[in-house]
Amino acid sequence: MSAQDRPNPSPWGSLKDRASIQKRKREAVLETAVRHFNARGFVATSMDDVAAELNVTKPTIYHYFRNKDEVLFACVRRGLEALSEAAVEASGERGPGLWRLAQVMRRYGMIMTQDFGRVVTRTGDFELSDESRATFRALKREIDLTMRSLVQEGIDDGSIKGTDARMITFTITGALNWIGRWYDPDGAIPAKEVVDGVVATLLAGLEA
Amino acid sequence: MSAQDRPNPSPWGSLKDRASIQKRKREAVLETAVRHFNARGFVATSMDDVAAELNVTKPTIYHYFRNKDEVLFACVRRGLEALSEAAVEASGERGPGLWRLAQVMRRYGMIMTQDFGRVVTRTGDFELSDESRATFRALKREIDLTMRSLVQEGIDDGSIKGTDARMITFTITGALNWIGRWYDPDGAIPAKEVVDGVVATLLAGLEA
DNA sequence: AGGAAATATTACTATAGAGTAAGATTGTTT
DNA sequence: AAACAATCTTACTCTATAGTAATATTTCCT
Repeated sequence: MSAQDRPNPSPWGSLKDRASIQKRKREAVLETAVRHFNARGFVATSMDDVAAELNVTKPTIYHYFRNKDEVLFACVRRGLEALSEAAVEASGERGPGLWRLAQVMRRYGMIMTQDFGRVVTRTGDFELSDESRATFRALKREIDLTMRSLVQEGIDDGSIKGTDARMITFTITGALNWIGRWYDPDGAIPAKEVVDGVVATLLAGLEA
Repeated sequence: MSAQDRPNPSPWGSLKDRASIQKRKREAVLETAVRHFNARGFVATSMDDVAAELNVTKPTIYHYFRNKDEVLFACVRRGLEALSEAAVEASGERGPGLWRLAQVMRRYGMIMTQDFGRVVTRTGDFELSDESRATFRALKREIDLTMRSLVQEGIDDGSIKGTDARMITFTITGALNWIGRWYDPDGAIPAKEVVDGVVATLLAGLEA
């Protein structure tokens, strides 16, 4: 337990503590909610369910979130941000396109085996409100375009074979996204094994 | 217009006609429903919506279907049956494993660009009732196993490179299933182009 | 201690939409 | 024509649950 985790007896720190406690509670809601969404689906999960597991009542959750859509969107956004980070970081590195793409694929795939990654592909955009859906799609598109330009760079520098960067990207993201649909975190196969297997299969077709 | 399509004035045929009219109406419900499910999602589609488009009232639909779940499941089953047919047929043909697998992939992909194929991947299993979901999963698993053994045969006869038939199959079905999520039938790219692109990318990594 | 701010609860409203009961309408058979 | 079966409508019930109003409790600060 670090100093940050202990309640601060000094009045100076108290304000900050309260804020961090609030953050942790929001966090706890998201972590509980995302597991329910993944296990039973968004519609079948009631706010009462989530509240009950947190040992509070429903209005408490509404103290931290405007509505159910905001909870789902916060979950989805977190997943998308992780994916985006993976894509953007590896894009900025040095090395042949294929190598950088492989980095992204592995990180992307691993995220898809985790709660906030899974929720991105397990709940369709339909469950979101109109505005959330618009933002969701914009974020997804951004990730897709980052990956597509990475593929294009690989084609240009000769490390990736093929011509149609768009179709190659759809194939890759499709196979990776689908992991979130079928992978069972409580199952027998370790996440790394799954991701390595899928990535290896995809890479086999990309090596020039 | 063939003789079968014309209303039969003979009393002998009338019973059969009535049955076929009933079938056509059931059909019409499914075709309308599946489009709504794909466009707005299962939950956001009300039975009133579907009925309205067919120029009837809700109870009329309940004359043909027990409940909403039965409508969705009928749609999904139709998609799964098409996929299963594609997989089983090509498995029975002659030729190297890779060649037969390529046949399946192309047919599978095309189905994914059509209404009843899309609904399979666009609506999760969560929307289904417990029993329907069980059947749904069983059917899906069957298709998956058919494809996996096809991959295995290809590995065995040396036409497919790689070792882990299970991961290879998940990669393939993942990329193909995802077509149902992003492909827009009203968009600019023709279905065939999409499918050929994805299949070509996948095949590139499979050729021994 | 006493007041203010934040956090939580109890008890409720409001609504959408699945599904149904009862009966009207249409068509078919004899 | 009369009985019958199938089809469809009007008018409803019923339930689940998102979201809220009012109020109580806890925590913090001076």
